[in-house]
Amino acid sequence: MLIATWNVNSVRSRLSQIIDWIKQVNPEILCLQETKVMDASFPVEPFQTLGYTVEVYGQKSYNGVAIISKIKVENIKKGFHHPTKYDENIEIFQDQKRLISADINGIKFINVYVPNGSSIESDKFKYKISWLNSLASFLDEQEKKGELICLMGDFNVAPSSLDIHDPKKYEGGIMASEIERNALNNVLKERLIDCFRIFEKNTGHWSWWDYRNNAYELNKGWRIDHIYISKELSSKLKSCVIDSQPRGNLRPSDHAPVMIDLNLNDTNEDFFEDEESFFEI
DNA sequence: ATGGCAGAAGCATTCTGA
Repeated sequence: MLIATWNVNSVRSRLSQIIDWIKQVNPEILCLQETKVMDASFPVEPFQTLGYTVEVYGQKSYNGVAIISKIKVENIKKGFHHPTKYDENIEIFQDQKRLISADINGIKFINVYVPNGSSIESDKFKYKISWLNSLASFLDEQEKKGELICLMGDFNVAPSSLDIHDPKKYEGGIMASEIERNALNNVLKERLIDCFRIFEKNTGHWSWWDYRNNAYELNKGWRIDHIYISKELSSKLKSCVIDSQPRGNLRPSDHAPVMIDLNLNDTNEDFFEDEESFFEI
């Protein structure tokens, strides 16, 4: 089962590129961020023609997320839902469409577009941290219910200095601060693993390149788009790759798709013989 | 320290992104 995430920076501007990529890669599930379109105007037909169902949660001009799936989708939820815990932050998050979740093949897929945060001193940064704290509460609820999780999207956080092309220049700043990393780690806790780092321990792998300053041509990027899965699913994880090719398109998104292959038929439980050492990374 | 590039809204220019 191929599962992909892609910040497309406008689904309408990028439609032909997305459809071309789907035909080439044929993912079962594709999660989009920054669709930048109201639900009624989302171009669903090209996806339906290829056998997908489309679940959208969008708004005018900004943000917007979607789950596009070939497999039956159930229990669609839009925005934060905390059934047992009242979180005062939920109300301030309702106008920005940044989270959609759905149950597919017995796994809860959570597609997120984490706020950028602008700069560390700004109100937008406070909003980003509050949003991540609310996401942590959301994950706590899912864990209590015993859900298997696949959490993915644009996190706007580089988890470590390995995930930045020039850590000396950017460490401690926006997307690379201790505060953001702590907030992200509080979402993940010990329950979710970064699929990409199962297979690749080195730096030099990016999912986003700034449109400015020829960043893609110079390969000056960041790894800020991630797929996290429950530890219990780790034995079924076969690969995780960033497909940088679409970033080289004419009029590209500034993000590249990230993809995992999850084999739900694999019952091998011995993938992590040495779990302790993995979490020390 | 600042700007640079791109998309949406809407028609000149601003807001937002990261």
